[in-house]
Amino acid sequence: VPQRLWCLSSWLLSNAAIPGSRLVANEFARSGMRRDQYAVLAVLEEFGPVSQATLGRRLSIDRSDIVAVLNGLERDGLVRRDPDKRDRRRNAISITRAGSRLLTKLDAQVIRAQDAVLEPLSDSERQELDRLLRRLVEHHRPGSGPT
Amino acid sequence: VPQRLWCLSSWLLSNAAIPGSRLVANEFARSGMRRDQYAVLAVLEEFGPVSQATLGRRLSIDRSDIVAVLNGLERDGLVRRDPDKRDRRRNAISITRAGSRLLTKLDAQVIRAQDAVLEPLSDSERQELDRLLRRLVEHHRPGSGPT
DNA sequence: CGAATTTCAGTGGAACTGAAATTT
DNA sequence: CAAATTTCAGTTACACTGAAATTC
Repeated sequence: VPQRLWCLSSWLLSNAAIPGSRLVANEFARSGMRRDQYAVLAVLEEFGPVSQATLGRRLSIDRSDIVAVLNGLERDGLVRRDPDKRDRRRNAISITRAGSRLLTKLDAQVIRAQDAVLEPLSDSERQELDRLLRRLVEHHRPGSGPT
Repeated sequence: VPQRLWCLSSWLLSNAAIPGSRLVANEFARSGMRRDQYAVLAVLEEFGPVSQATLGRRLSIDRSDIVAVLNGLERDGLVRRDPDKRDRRRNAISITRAGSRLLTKLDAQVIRAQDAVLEPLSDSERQELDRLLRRLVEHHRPGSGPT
């Protein structure tokens, strides 16, 4: 790796993210799932029924791609699309029992991948890394904190 | 952002990397360049003439894609392909004067993007972040340190 | 012969765009 | 009428595969 790239935080960030993405993707693949599907289930579990547009905004996923993801999840009975009575343009998307169960199962696999990613760091270093990364994410995507 | 994702380092890493990649890409676009082209020029400047396969290995770029990148750079007179006398399977790729000059100009733009990415962090925090990220990159890609 | 290098042709998934239909 | 939501059709950039030709 040339000095020029090795000194670039943006390069370091990308290259630190890649192995983690792969590990997580592999874990999900063992259950036939993908990251975006897991993310959608996570939003639905925590924030109750929401519209597709809100889903996309929360996860920075394009409106078109949300449609495709939901088609798959709906076909597998993991989410439901109901008409929103208060605004008939919207669908009220909610997670099903089966969706919640699968989400819980996926959590365990995610934790495993997580540990593999952070293996070279101590507990306090992991906390510090998380803190710094959250600051960056929040700064570049206002209103992206938890809850 | 749901708690589940917000607590995932791999998610944080990806999402912290994205705005940086965009900023850097935009800076490069102003000179009609892309990240991979900059990376190739950086390797050539620092490590002198190397084969295409070595280039690809250093940057984790596929053999096929290196061909395309070099075609563009060669057309613009930024790199040269010479036959390697010691191993006639290889091309000896080297950076030209024009390539070096452009690289220096790009460096300034990269620094600017870099500052925008790390804006919310203090100097010591930036150093700490770099240290942690390097540990992760090195661990997941053995032999990827500087020099 | 097996292995490495360069090259091309093509595949598959991911991010994104544009436009239509509906409703606010 | 302007704006928002869902949907579909299509495009573009990108990582990767497979195979051929050459050389070690």
